Amino acid sequence: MVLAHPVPNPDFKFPGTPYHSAMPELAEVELARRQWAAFHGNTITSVDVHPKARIYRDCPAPALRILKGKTLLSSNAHGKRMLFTFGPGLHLEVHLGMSGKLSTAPVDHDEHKHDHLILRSTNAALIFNDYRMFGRVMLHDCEDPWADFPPQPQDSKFSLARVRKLIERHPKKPLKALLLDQKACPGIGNWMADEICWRLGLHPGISAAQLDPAPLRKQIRFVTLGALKHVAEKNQTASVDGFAPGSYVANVPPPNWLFQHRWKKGGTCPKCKTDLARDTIATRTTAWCPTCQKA
DNA sequence: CATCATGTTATAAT
DNA sequence: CATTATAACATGAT
Repeated sequence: MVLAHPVPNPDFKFPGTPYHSAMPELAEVELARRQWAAFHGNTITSVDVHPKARIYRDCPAPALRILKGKTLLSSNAHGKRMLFTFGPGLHLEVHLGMSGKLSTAPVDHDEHKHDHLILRSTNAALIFNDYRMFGRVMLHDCEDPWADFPPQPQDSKFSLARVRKLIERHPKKPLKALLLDQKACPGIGNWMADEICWRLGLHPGISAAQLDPAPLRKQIRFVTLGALKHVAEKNQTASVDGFAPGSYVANVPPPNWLFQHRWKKGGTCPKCKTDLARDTIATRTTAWCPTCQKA
């Protein structure tokens, strides 16, 4: 296993909380993972927890003190989950919920409001902050707690056969609900689901039975891979104030994505400029173009 | 004051 | 069994 440099280079600047208002779907989760991953190879020297915080509902907070003295070896993401590995049978899983954020700061970082977990290590404080506390943390002591997880939508293993199977298994499910189903499409959330429907030219409420698997798979892959590229890629130009070259800085998809228009008051379709429609579909606020997306 | 928020889960209803 | 609807969770922005 190759570790990242455990000691930051002299130019390293802590990116603080490099988010705008991005709530976490798979790309924002990957960006969050990379904040802590910059400190692979660091050894935890203290574990500060707020035991009453709801993020510990799956795992009593004091249990996390087992991480003291352990080295953060590697990390992974699957869907909206992250896994930080401290040994073959010791992993910390983190889910950001609606408002969770991971960040890093100098080791002497003063606790901010809603910092529920701070892992202080050799060169940095690793911070989990979550004001709504829909997020969660838990410990795993098995070798691979994610062994049985399905393929992620951005993986090549998310095959046409799998997409066809999903459609067959959920024929009456609305398209939007199928995309939001974390067992079917782990990591896709509200904004990517709308983006995929828009690129398919289909109304989010149509039933899965009406879907053509090939274009569905194509757009799922385009949007998830594109989101990772636009949102989670390393910023090489350091054009953002206070950020060192090579740090991971939050970005957004380009203006020809629905993303940039769906929440704006008076937002219009980037293709045809029709006013976007909004309604609740599959329990979530959904934006679509009434001209480009057919029922 | 009321409404809404890019997530998940438990429960009940269909 | 599969699916849908609803409430609940907690805090902040508008």
